[in-house]
Amino acid sequence: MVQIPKTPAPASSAPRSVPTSADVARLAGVSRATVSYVLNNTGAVRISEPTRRRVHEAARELGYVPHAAARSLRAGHSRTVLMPAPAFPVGPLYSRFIGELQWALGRLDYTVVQYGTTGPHGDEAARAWAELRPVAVLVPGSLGPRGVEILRRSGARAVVTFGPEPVEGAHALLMDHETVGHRAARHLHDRGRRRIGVVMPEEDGLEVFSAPRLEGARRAVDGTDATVTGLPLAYEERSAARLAARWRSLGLDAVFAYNDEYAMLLMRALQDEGVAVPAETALIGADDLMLGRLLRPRLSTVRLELPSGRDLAALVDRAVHDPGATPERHEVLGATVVHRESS
Amino acid sequence: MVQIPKTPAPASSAPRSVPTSADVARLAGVSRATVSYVLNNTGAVRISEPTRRRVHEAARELGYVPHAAARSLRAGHSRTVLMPAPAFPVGPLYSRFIGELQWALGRLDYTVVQYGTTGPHGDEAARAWAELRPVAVLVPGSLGPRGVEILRRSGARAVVTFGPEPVEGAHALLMDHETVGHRAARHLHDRGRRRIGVVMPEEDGLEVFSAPRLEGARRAVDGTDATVTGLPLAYEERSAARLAARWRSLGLDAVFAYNDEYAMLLMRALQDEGVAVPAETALIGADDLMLGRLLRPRLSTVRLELPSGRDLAALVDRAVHDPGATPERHEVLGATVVHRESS
DNA sequence: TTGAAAGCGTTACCAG
DNA sequence: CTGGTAACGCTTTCAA
Repeated sequence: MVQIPKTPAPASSAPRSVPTSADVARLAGVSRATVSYVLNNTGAVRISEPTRRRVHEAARELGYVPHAAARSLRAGHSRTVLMPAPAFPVGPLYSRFIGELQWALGRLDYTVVQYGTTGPHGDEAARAWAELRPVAVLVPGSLGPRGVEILRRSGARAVVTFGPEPVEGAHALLMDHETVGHRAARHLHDRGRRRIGVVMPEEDGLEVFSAPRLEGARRAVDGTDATVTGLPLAYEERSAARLAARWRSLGLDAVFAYNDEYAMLLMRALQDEGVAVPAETALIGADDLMLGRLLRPRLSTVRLELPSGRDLAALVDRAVHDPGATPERHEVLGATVVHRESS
Repeated sequence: MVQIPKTPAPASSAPRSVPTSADVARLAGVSRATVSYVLNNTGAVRISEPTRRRVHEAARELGYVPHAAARSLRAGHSRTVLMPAPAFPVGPLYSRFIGELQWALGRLDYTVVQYGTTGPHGDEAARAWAELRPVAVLVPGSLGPRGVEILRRSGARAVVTFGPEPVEGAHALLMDHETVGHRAARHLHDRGRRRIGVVMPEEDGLEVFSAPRLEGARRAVDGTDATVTGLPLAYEERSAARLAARWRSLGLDAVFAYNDEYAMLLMRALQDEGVAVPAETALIGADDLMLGRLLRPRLSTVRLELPSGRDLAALVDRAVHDPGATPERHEVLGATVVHRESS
């Protein structure tokens, strides 16, 4: 573990106070109003060129930077889009989506702010977010209807949730993870498999996804002679080895491994145990990560597709312009089976 | 500049204006000051219990949430720690570090805000950050000295950079990636290898890390009879296949693959080409990801250790309390070789 | 073309 | 114990 030593605090030097628009005005020999006009390029008022120059000069010299809080206080609104950091461990897919979204919202002149979700959950968290008076809030995962109400009452013109369930009063980008499990199980069933295992990660924060996926798998084989069995698995070699050791006693001929990473973990363990993939047990993952293509046999997978950041940005912008509109519901999680060699 | 047309704002349902502390005061039949005292639990003043109740009641009824901007305007400072989103693609290591850091800063009562780094870079970006008047700024990657100056002038009591090079006026958590390459190359050299390749990812934003790693590898074999060769490689199977196809013509007997993911990519390609690992070519990655342990042969790697989020949070807190102190410099990137089977 | 002044929501100081 | 009042930095209306 890398240690950063703690040093004692010596006497601090007096910090030069931060320059305000009044300071700029003083230095330029004009009024604060003029400074504001010049720096914001206000169209309605025309300021003489020499004055403009003096103001810009003064601002540069002082290193003046406007105070966002003061500005939005006066304006009565901000262009801050707040997005709580997700509670679940994020993969490359989601990271890319977030990046795209931030970029797109930036183009629309919003300031995207990710709020570090440290302590409280539920309404408590919503209140903390509301203090920042964001114009819109994008919530990965879910949120109670009371949370939505708190945010709206505090001036948020759009609340968008991004999870499995719609919430009263908020726009919803629905990610139906049941479909993922459904697709996987149906694929395995189509390939002639009948006793299907579904990996359930033991890691925290993943039940939100794994439970619906299991449910979807169940639904897929409903009314057939096939069975679906949940298989708890921690993301460690030992856990996988234990599962593999009792594999034959489980009598499964296929497994949906939650995602590609768990699939890789399990595939190794099964192969080490002498279980042939796919001959003895078919295996399918999800996410279509690069690593699946690199395994031998190449891993079948369910490719997930998140909406484009641009589309979500557009939704936000629309909602901000028309806060009263009825909440939109969009099914956004594309799920398609990519058949390779492991199934 | 790309313009996305803004939809015209239709008549929105009249939004009930957001309640202020004045509204609470009115409803509770007290003054705004009293509301403030009650809601902030000010110790110096004691308010009668019935009054307290009335105030709380009124606040709850109105759904009152304090306005952070107004508060910090009045207070003259905030407890916002601003962290621009990193420009490079982040791995699980870094994500975990960020999460830890946010948690730790939360414990110290800071509000962590990740700023979506959309458009401008350099001083322009620093100005945008400065508008939020954060009490501290944590910059992943680098920043010009002028950027630091802008932030300090705008009241940031601590600026911490988190990258390969120290910046004048800012605290620095130095991540010396030369060491990573050095350790890897020395390990390979110790194992008797003499013609060492170093994978250079072609993906954007990674040169910051790959260049020093190559340099470190060079340094490690400096003055010996060994050679070091840079190997451009994109993170795609085809690119890896092309590299593998001309592998024997390169005459290398070892390769440091930048990280475990590139290592896995290259290992597959080499094996498909009939190149034995480690017999013909030794292979070592970096990051010590789970996937390395799952490969056959198991992947040797350079384990990286970032500082604990708690330590960095402590550094921030110290710096905030003592803005005048001379900037701290800490070497924080632990790099140790984990020898497995691929080398 | 420029300046004075009001007000956004809070809190701290000081009278009552 | 409680309540008026001023001030934080900025924008904008109105007046000169």
